[in-house]
Amino acid sequence: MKKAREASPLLVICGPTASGKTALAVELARRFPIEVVSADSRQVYRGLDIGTAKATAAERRQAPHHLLDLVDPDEDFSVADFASLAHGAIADVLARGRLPVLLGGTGLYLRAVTEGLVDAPTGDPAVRAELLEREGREGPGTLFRLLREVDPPLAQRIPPGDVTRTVRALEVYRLSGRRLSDFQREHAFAERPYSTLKIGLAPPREELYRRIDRRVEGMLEQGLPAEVRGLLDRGYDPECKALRTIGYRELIQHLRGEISLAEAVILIKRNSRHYAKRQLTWFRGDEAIIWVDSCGESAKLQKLIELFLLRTRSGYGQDPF
RNA sequence: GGCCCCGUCGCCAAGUGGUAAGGCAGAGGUCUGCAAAACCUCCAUCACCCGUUCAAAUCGGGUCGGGGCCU
Repeated sequence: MKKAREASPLLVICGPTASGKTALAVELARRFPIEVVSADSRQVYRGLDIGTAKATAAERRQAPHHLLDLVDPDEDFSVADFASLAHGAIADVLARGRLPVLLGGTGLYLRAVTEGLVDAPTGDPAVRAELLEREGREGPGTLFRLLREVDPPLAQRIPPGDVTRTVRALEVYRLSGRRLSDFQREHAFAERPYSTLKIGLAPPREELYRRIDRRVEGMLEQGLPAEVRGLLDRGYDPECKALRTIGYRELIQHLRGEISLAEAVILIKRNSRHYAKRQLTWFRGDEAIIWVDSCGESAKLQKLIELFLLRTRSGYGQDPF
């Protein structure tokens, strides 16, 4: 049983924002019986459609998508939630005799599914708030100093200014009595639940940036400002995580009258470029990724996927491919 | 033709004799439960030439470039 699960095939497609992932999925769906399991930390929010470039209804008809619209914008959602839902979705797709394609740009989400996650306690908003309050009260650096006492190995690996990670480490310690660095050492992303073929989509930088600009213009034409206004009208806190998404936070600034629409657009484009760059940095570190420029290389991809299917099928005769 | 002002990294910009702040853009990177987040690193000898000086982006002269005013 365990063995079969380990060998279950999973096609992974990653790439920076606007690199053409959805288009590629649709293209592949014409040749293979695939279903997409989205790995996107913003497309999980209901109501954030235009700004997160969710696959359209037409696209979803051609290639079924899972794990979109999971929670409301003000609900908590974490990598761990995502990973467990993803495993379920992947199992369902396999049970239907189809090939699951984990598709997305959120590096951590992808990794959590393909390599697992430490089994440290879930984040606790109350603990976080308390820690941050202390940092505010006793001054910057307080928490990091604490971390140096509690978990020296981790304190060595993260910069003193990284409050987010410092808080998480202290939170884990408080909740479990164990160091996060110990959890991590034991885990070391060593799980391999699937047999994967990883494809990375990366157009040349210049072209990618052009595509980003064009996509942002497109979002505006499709009515992103109205979508944002609608979310605010429904009472969502402009500070909530979902609304701090690129495209939303800038437009919120504009709606508040802090910046002009033109300025907002410039900011959205710029922040998207920065984001794309970070994604690229993340993916570059994964040696297993086979890189392609665009959908134009779908012939090459097709070959790769065929080989992949043959290989995984022969591993144990159960798969229906 | 005359007089005056200006010329610091792709952009904005500090620095007026002591050996080039900062911001933005750009590039590289980190990443184990907020990840479209958070964080880190890199990135100029000051238009050019001559001179004064122990020392010049800072002073003097000239050249080039930009702007203003006058005739």
